[in-house]
Amino acid sequence: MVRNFPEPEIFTLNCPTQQVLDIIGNKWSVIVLYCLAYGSKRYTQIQRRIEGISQKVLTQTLRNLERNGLIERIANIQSSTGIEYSLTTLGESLIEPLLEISDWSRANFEEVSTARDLYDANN
Amino acid sequence: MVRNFPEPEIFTLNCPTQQVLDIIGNKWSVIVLYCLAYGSKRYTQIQRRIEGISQKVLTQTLRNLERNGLIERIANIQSSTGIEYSLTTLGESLIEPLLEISDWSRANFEEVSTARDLYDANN
DNA sequence: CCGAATCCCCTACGATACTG
DNA sequence: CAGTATCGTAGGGGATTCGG
Repeated sequence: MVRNFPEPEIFTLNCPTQQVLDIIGNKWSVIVLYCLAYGSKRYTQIQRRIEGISQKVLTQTLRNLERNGLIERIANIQSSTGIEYSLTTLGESLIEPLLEISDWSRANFEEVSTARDLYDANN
Repeated sequence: MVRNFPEPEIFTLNCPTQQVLDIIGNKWSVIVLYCLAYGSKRYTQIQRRIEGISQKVLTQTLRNLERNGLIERIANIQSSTGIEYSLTTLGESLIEPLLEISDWSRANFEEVSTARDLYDANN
């Protein structure tokens, strides 16, 4: 029991929390958001930065984040090749909560890892 | 640009953050953790509480959370039907960060929703 | 440089039925 | 009560190829 929950609606289908989890609850969305939190970037910069992401999935992920208002796709007018992705104000406001998850992950990864090893050894 | 990142390792494959995201980045894990944050519960209590989850997926989700040390499965000795699930200390420490996501979701859901509607209308 | 278009695989998820 | 077993589908994800 951690604190009082103001929202029992959290267990109802398609409540705000579940919808947001659907947006960021895939393999790459959070990583892409982190990546853009350093500042706006071009497509290939993102791809080079994130190890292991394929072109198709990067495009899908960017579109989905753009669709939900978390990032912006800005075509630079002077240069023909100038397409930049950046966080919106909305997306930026989500970074802080997400960093809490990342902080927790680095702090508690050892414990998770040993729990997993122990479980796998016994089952 | 939100704050300085102490961890560029976040973009490397299977770093702590990505591994944790793999654990909780599915449809029901976070909801189940929320559910147990209210206190320990039996299997059917959880199932009744969470709208739309199937037996199979609930079992899978519980096993996975148990495997990674976030919840505990306790078989009560006196009663044959007494199996309780509860957060471990580790799992409890993850609730607070997760609640930040939930808070954000409720606070910013309107904006996400309208962004999505606007995008869908234009594409 | 920034993708779009295919093809294909695998797994998550769901529905249903059955069990100690 | 607390699951297992089985089947079927949708879509997430990857490799490759092509286009503006």
